Amino acid sequence: MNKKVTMLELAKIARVDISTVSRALNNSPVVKESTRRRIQRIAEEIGYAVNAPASSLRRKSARAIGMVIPLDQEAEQTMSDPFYLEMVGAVSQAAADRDYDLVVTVPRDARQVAERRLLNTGRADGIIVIGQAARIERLNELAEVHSNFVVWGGRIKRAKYTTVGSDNVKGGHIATTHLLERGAKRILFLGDPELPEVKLRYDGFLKAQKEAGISHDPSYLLRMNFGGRTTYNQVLEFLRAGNEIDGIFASSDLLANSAIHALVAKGLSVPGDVRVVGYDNIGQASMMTPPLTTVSQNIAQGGQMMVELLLAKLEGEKVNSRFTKTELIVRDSA
Amino acid sequence: MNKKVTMLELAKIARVDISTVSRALNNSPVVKESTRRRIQRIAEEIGYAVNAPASSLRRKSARAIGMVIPLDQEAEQTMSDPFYLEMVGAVSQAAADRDYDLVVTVPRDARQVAERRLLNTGRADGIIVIGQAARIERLNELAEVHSNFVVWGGRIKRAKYTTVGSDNVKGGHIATTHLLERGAKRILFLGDPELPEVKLRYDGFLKAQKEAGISHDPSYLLRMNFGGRTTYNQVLEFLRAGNEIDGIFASSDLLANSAIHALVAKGLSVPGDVRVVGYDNIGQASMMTPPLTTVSQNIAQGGQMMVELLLAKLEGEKVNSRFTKTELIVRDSA
DNA sequence: ACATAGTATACAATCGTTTGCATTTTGTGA
DNA sequence: TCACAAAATGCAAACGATTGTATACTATGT
Repeated sequence: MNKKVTMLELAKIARVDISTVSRALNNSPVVKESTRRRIQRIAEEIGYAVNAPASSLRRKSARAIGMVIPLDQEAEQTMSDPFYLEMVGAVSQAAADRDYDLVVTVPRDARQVAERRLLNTGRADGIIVIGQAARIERLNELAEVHSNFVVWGGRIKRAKYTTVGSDNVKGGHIATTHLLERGAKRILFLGDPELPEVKLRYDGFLKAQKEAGISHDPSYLLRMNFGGRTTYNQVLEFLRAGNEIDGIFASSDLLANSAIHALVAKGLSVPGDVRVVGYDNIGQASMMTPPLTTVSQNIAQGGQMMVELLLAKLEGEKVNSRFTKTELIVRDSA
Repeated sequence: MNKKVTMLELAKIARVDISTVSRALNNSPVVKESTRRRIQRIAEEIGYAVNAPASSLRRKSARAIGMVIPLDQEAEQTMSDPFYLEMVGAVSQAAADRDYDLVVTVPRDARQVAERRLLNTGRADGIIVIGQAARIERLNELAEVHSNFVVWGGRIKRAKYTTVGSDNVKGGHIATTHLLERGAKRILFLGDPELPEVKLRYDGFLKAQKEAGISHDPSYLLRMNFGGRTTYNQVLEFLRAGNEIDGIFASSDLLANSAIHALVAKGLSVPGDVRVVGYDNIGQASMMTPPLTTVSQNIAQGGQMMVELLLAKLEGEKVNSRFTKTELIVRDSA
């Protein structure tokens, strides 16, 4: 069933040396145009495909990039955030465009040898890590040994590696400004500032209010992570406790969605009584009820950037961390 | 920065032949217990990791399985279905448990050489394809040449390959029965029966009603794919046209969610006025408002099954298609 | 002390490409 | 027609592991 054609056989058929075949298939300029075409045609006919492991071994490059998606403890919940899948899609495409394969790893426990393993075994030439969360120190350690990796996340001063992510401070700022401009005065912040990215968004949130001369009541912060029922209940409880709000800035669309449900359940209208802004611009955002105003991280662009930067690093270039286009997507909810 | 340790160096340090090192690291029973431990300790110390391409070349096995996630035209929308990511997670874990890496490909256009490429280049030993949709014929062609792949999806008679998926007919049946038992009489079906899986669910839907002696009005079927605004509008329009319903069976949770929003917008209560059942049991389902009653496909189990079956095939075993546990998860919405 | 059966290790070939260098072929000008 | 440069192809040595077979050790019984 599974017959293997080798380059040698192809060479025999084409009546040339195997080395010529290799060069022809790799579009080396030294082989005559006509020979190359002939060889490629034959390859096509007999369904030959270069053996990846052999090629990788000789080239010392797997032509593959690794992608590590840490989902830590709350795995099950985080998992359902569409953000991750969109990222996988974006990176996969960007890699494919450059003829690289993508090796995906979802480390089960935090043992966290994943990155090292991928690199040390030569299975991947470089890797992309999604999210830094509480792993900054570990990533810093990794950076001491390997430079060929790029991390998705907010730019933290003490991080010694290359990151790509939205400009979180700006994101928090434009979201908040948007709410303020529409008259919001008592804005609730949803999210856990323990997470680096959320912290930065919170900073932007505070900054915008300060600029507007509004003093933020620190109790208007609900610490939460994943959205869903818990968030729903927390928000509802907050409202029932008699707290008055006219705006919500949620650090993720999932949180925003749950919050909106809570508002509606309390009999408040969105955006009539309370304006809401989320973060991420996940596919679903435009289709919520009402459509969600949110800060776009431009995941597609982020995926591409990461692949670009990573490949540049592999070529030995020095590269800097970058921000993706961070903009407010205005919809009906605010 | 990037120093490469080879097995030969490790052998020198341990003062044994490279072949002994190889056997020791592979836990071959012929090397003396003490030697093995010594070698493994040294390997650990100097941070040695077996070179994957070299190993793959010699073994003629990449110890990697490919995963193809076709997102066809509507890519952007499908992408946001958490179902896919959960599947990636499940498969990744199952593969990792068996020491296999996972190479993920999201083919951009439907050119669809992805499966062949992965197999022919030897980058993956076998592959897992998510969803068959309109690709049944192509997969059948592939099956003529390669047997080592497994497909996630409904069991179609004319498919010549191994599939794993929920028992879609049963799923549609139990969902519908549940609605009927709670008094629903006029049930709306949401989904596109052009898709094999949806067709099967629809079959189960019809069967349950027939058994209950209810004749189904074929106009109570809204053909749609991805949920979101479009679904919302379609359902709303359907209601405004004066159609009376007391139940909805949506062929995916995303559709169910949008439908619920439409019901609420129309002033109907869920599950008071209309009971709703979805399909997939995505992570979000339990956190919707109200929590969604849905048919669980048990994705984790599915991922494991696919990996198991695939590896069995690689060993030359004959394997049969299987169903994952298909059960109704009852929540507040119905 | 010696033959013998295990047991443990070493030798060497091999997996399928790529690539530096040597060699052949082709084309050009006199 | 010949010399010579340039263009095209061939040769052979890697890349880093695995594994069948040969060899060297150990221990045992006599």
